[in-house]
Amino acid sequence: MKDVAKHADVSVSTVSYVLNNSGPVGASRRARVIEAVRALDYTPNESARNLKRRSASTIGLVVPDLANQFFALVTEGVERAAAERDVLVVLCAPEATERPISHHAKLLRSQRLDGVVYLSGIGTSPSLILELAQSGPVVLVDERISGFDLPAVVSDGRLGAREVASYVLGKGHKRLAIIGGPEALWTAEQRLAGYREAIAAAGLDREAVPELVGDYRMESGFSLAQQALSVPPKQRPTALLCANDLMAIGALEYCKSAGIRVPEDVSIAGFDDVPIASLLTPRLTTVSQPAREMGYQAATVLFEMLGEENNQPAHEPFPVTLQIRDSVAAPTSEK
Amino acid sequence: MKDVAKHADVSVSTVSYVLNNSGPVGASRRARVIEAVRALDYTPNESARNLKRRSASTIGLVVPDLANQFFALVTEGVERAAAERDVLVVLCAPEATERPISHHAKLLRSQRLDGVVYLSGIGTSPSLILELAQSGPVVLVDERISGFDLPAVVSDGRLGAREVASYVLGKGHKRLAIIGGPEALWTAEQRLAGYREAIAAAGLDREAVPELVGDYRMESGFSLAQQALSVPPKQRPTALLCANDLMAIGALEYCKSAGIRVPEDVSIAGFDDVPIASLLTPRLTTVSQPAREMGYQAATVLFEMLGEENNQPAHEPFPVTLQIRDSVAAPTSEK
DNA sequence: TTGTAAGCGTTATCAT
DNA sequence: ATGATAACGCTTACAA
Repeated sequence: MKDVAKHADVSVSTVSYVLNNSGPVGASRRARVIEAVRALDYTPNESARNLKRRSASTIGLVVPDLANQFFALVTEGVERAAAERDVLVVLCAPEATERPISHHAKLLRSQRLDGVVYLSGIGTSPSLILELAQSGPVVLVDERISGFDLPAVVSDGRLGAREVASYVLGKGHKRLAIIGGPEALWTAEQRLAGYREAIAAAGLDREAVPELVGDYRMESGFSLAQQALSVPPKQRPTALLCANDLMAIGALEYCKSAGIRVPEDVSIAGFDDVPIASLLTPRLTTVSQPAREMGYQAATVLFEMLGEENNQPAHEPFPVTLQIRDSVAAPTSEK
Repeated sequence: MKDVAKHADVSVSTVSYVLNNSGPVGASRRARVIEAVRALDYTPNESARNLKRRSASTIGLVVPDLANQFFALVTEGVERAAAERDVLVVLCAPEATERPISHHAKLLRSQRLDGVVYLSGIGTSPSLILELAQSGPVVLVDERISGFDLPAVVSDGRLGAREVASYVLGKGHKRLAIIGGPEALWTAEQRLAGYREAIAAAGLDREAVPELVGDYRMESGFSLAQQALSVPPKQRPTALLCANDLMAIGALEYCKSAGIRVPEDVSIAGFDDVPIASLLTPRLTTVSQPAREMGYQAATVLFEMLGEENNQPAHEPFPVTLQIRDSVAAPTSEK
């Protein structure tokens, strides 16, 4: 920068002024500066800027599992919002790196990160998240900590769950089983609540619907489906409501391996509408959430927090859409 | 930091010494310093460090499409290698952000990034990549620029392609079609070369095997499969060699939509072994690459470049593994 | 062994 | 409208 100043025969402050439009500069001098910048192929040193401005123009994105396409889509949304503001996004994959959340807290305090978008996904202990939130601005995606009201971007999972469940029930199923998500997770609770509402509305006895607790991973879908379906035929559920697509896929895999036909013998519904849901055989009936938009929104909320000291705008839950496909059919009226 | 020094009643340099083990410090003073650090909950300001050290402890990862699980896995590998060195990984998704590569070049020069791992995937013009490489250390993954010998981490795609093609030919297929990748891409060339070798080895006429050019995306797999199969039955290929899984999936989708049975009517083979390959019906025969390891290795190579000024170690191509599954069978000897 | 002080490249305050 | 100059928080000769 000194070089630029010299080359343009002005002072460094003038250079700074034109670079940031932060001060009045005479036309001729301004021209000389931009000319010098070009001539020397000058690029401002961002480290120095960051030091001065006490901000890194960088946010963190904590994502449990990139191979989960739902997360990948959210990530794209975050990326886009950040790019619009010339902010960098650093990936934090606790799963892959085996780092505790406290590490991210440290990143926040050390100014390497201005804020964090947190995709808990599979469930982190609330206290850890609170620790993180103490260290700097945090926005949760598709998650909420009961009791504390951290900024969060969510979709209307309860409604979505009610809708799929109603749809399934509308097909005439009388014996269902629910393969739910981890107990501590807000989304899991919401979806479970939605299922229950629909079941109650259909006049079914809630006691008659087993509620299994999974962990949102394929394997648990597999083993819980096995568990749910390993009962005498007359009690066997004719439909499985899975709280996310991964578990639904696991359930599907189990059925394949056990020779149980879907949807003829048992219907399966998922949640999330990951890109592969429609590529499976049968195509998975599920509920889609606007993943990219949610990521975009989350980042936007974060930037609002970073910008103004003020508001923490309440955002509506995002709408969800029932995706009716082949994995759900009417129960075959055997016996 | 000044506060810490005061609290411990030492000078700032002493604090710095203990924080970095960069100087000899007496036991008692050292103890006082770490005590003070704890007491004040001090976290070093990384921006200042970066300014001083002229490095950002941050690398960039350019990835065209996160929803592609192969890339997601590579990303996990990169993350892990970086985390081991306390280096941050910033995500650059040109697709999502619509930013030209020159932008990444600027990031390199402005010290926001120390280096870049580049996953071209779908193909970037070589000249742009070279521009990037001029601005700082770059490691390519699964890609190579012909003529220039940039550091790159690759797998033995040619071998893999030969193996899968041999396997298919071994099943007795006489009429094949190749759905290849973008012409400029090194991986696409390699795989094509491998296919050709196997075809020649089987004594088939190369002219008799149509080589279609796709773009590695599902849609092109769909439409090229349509094109390849829309010929009189006696000339119709009985097997499709797809240069990646996404196109294979597209081909599969086309067959489903057209009522063509796989593998009974036509066999399909892919490349990459993305996680969903084994979840499809039929399960996709494909070639797996150690994606996570490749990412890890790429980051490692980059760090070597950053560390020592010296070597640019030649790395062996990673091994590939043929995954035999259901989507390939012997041709039905109709007619 | 420990402290002093000179930068690192910017921005911003203040005279001019 | 412009230019010195003092921070920003840290590292590192160099001096003591």
